[in-house]
Amino acid sequence: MSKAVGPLSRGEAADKPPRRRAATIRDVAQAAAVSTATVSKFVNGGQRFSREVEARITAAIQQLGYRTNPLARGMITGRTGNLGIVILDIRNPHFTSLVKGASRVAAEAGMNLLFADAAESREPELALLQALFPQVDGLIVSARMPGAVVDWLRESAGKPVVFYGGPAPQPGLHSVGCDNHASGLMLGRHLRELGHRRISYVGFSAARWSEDRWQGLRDAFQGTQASLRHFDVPAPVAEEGERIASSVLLDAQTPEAVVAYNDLLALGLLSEARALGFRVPQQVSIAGFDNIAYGRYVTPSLTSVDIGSEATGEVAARHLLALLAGEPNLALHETVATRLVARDSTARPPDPGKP
Amino acid sequence: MSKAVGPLSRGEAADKPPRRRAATIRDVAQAAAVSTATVSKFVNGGQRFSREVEARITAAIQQLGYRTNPLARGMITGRTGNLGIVILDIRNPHFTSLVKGASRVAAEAGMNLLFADAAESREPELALLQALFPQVDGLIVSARMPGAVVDWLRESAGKPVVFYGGPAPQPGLHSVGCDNHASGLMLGRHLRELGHRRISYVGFSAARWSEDRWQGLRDAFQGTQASLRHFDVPAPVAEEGERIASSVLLDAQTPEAVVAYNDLLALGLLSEARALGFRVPQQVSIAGFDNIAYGRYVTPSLTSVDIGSEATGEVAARHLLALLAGEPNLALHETVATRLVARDSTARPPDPGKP
DNA sequence: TTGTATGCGTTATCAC
DNA sequence: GTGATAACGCATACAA
Repeated sequence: MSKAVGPLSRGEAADKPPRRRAATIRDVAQAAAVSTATVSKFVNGGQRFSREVEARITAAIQQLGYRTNPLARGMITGRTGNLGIVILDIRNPHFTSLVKGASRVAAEAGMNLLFADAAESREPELALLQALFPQVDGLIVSARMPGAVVDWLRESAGKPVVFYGGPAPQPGLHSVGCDNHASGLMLGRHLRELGHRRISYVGFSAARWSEDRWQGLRDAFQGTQASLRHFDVPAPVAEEGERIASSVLLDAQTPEAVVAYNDLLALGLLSEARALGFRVPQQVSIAGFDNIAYGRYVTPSLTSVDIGSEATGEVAARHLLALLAGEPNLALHETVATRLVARDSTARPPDPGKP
Repeated sequence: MSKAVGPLSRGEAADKPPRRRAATIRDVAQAAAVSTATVSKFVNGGQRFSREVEARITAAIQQLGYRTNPLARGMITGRTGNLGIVILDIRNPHFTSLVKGASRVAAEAGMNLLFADAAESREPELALLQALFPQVDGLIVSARMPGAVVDWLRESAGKPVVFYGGPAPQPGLHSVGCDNHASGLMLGRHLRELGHRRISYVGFSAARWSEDRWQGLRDAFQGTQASLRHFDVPAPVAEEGERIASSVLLDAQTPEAVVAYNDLLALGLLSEARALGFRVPQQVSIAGFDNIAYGRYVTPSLTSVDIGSEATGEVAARHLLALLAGEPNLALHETVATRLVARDSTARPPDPGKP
């Protein structure tokens, strides 16, 4: 009836701030001449109403610009409408894609994404998580989290968690990731078919599945005379690739091919290899994992295994939503497809050797 | 006293789920034999207590593992403890850095970051924002948002908003960004000093400040015989750079230097230029803006203007925090420093021309 | 189909 | 210093 939008209490006549406070369910109820319970049921759907009531409520909501307050709703339902995701390093395009995938699924489901970057942090991971926790309905976190964090997570029960990257850090937990052994095998076979015999792997042992990739790589050369060597870096970033390049390339065993735990390392290795005067791929082949977008734009373009970063984020989010919905038969682990992307940084070795 | 951690009500004896619900402020109050009001004041600091009460409360909180429920608090205080950030394309390293900067500041301030990627979306931007809105205390959004979104934002008053990227879309709004004209000027002078005369700019007119960079570029060549041409792409991504490369390079006026609105475009241009047989930088120089990390790893390495992406995120978040704190004398616009990063993709043109 | 009453966990106001 | 108590905005038994 009245044109005024806000409630009439609270000194409506005051002339200072004409700023109306947001309309509440009570305002709608009053305007529509029904009870708040009715409005609530209407808003949350799942029930039928008389045409008249429906029309009045719709009009009132429309007119008042009413939007339910998620905090108040959350207090009752225990749901926040948010999904949490904690990333190890947003600078890494692999994680960026992961976030993108999760973000899309969350948005489609009408949920928000609470984001945390564990970057650089030593211990604060737990603090980060604890801050996120009460504000989300479920979490997507790296399977590479410290044990203490995982313990806390499973004890602060009630909220589902999906781990990404590799198998869950402890049995009985949900996870999404690719088959890392198979990925390593895939890349190893590619190199083997090219005729490589001396392979060096630059791993990142802080990620458990670096070992799986390494094993896959070795298995690809089983029964051959190939010699494989293992290096390790403290962080899976381009700078470390650059730093370790000389050790790898000027090693006692000059490698015909260098495989890196991920593309960032590979990018650094590639760059430094060329700076050191190595011709890639003529003298040495270089490859990585993740298939980040920039692999296409370096010279030579980077051979990589696409481990479905964005799909991982999508599947993880979907899995989490299913968990939230109480889906009954949910596999503990979902595997994302991988695919070899052979580009120019891998080729036949200089001296093919004899079969 | 008792070892049991949870509250005793609610069928503690039931044997199904030993899962205790989270301790509330009432549990703490009871355990410490004080009122909830006292606990609340204690938790929120700012008042003195008797040694004994303090000890009892501390012990109770510790023992019960009490953490205040941000939703319940939010209902009263109107604050959520979250900052919202909406990004145009998380795939772009520029935005990634921005998020990183904002994320760090938010974490330091004990706040969470609610993240939304407007990627690809046509209109849903408004919907995204509306979903985020009630869950945050303030927002960091692109100055490139559609007018309707900006209007909505300023009408749904009460929550501070900081725009990033360039000047605020409407007067009176807060913003953080670099001086785009100066950045263009900086890069232009670099090219001028190298002796370039024929420049092509690949702009992205959907971003208002693409024009500023272009103007800066032109101003750098004021009073010279240089000829500048302007192209435009529908999206600031590498693929568009590749797509438009032939038009730019095989134009009636063969450019000595190509400047792109951002590094992604530059990367695409660089890659395609070489594919077309152009030698960079011998035949044509290429440069961009943003100084994304991958510029270092392409060949030749990319000259760019560092526009302080991460700093922008930091400053924006800090500015928002200040707004939230009701800081009195806050400038409407904060400028982030820029810096030319000259690398190998720019060099003297093939035929220097005479002064 | 609709309404009544209660409580979610917290902070703020005002007493004591 | 400390305590009662009334909100905050909403959803949900249960009653009608």
